[in-house]
Amino acid sequence: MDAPPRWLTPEQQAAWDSFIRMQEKLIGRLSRQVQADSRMSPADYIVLAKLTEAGGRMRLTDLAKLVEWEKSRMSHQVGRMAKRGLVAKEDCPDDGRGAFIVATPAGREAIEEAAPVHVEHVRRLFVDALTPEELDTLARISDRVLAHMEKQHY
Amino acid sequence: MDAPPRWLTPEQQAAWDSFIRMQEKLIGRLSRQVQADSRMSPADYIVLAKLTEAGGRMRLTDLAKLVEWEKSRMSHQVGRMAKRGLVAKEDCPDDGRGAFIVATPAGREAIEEAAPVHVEHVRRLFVDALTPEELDTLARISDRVLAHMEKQHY
DNA sequence: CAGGACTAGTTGACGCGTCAACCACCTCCT
DNA sequence: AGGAGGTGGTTGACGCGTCAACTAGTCCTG
Repeated sequence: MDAPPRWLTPEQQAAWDSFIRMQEKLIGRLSRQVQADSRMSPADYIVLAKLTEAGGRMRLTDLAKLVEWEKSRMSHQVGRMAKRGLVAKEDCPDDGRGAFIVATPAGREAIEEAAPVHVEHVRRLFVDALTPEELDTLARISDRVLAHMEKQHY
Repeated sequence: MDAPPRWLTPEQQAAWDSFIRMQEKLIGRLSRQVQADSRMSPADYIVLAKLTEAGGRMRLTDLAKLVEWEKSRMSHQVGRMAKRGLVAKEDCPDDGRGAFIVATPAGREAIEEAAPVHVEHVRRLFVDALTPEELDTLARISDRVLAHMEKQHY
């Protein structure tokens, strides 16, 4: 151990910096603007979107798997959303532990109102910045990084 | 108003999804692994890195500008770091409101220990996934998105 | 059918980020 | 000098994410 620390080359460093800066600014702006325009956080948005897309009624764990979140995170999120009336929890008759998460009418309304706003922001901040080729290239690169990470168990 | 919601094309949607998934997984893993290996959060890391890089003593606002954070965020962060002994606050003689943020010896030690760990994770999760050309392409794309966002005031 | 292993979901503590309100001090203008 | 307005920094409330510990119900196996 105590191997020589292998620093990044200037090009690698610069690429990492650019990526991080971009990603932070992009996500930050998108979050704030969606929140400001629709009274929904990005977390609310994705949960409600996936939930309604799947019929509006799902077990918590399934929902968590669908959006690739830990169940604890989903539980907290659903708790907050329930408090705001976007979803409701129902007991599961088949499994005494289980909980169904159900999109309320208010929740359905909220997502339908938020979706176009969300798309518009994504377009304006991100899609419009790039040519179709660049967009495609970025997708391929993203998939490569994803695949590379998925090979690592930890 | 009530313009037709212009949805994304399937390619655009797919590109956005890939990017989002990648970015979330990457940042998530990096945060957790850096935190686990070095007892420092990414926020601690960047603040301490920039601070020591600049001599280890800086006004809060300048530090905030350096890392492109709001002063409130920096104030909270510095408060937490001070509680853990990584930095200290000193009054500024020239300006009664001012505060100097100073890296403590413990802080310097922490960053020196964390830096190689951090680099190693960045390399393993990200740099190693891509060829130098891809890395370069990604950097260019990131810069384009950044530049595009910077043209928008809001 | 008893017990252990496993799974569903919750909870609490903590760090982090944002927003808005808020002092305290400084500057500048008259 | 005095007051308006700007700046440096803090604070508190809230939403979010993680981790670890926990409850309670289910399943499996002897």
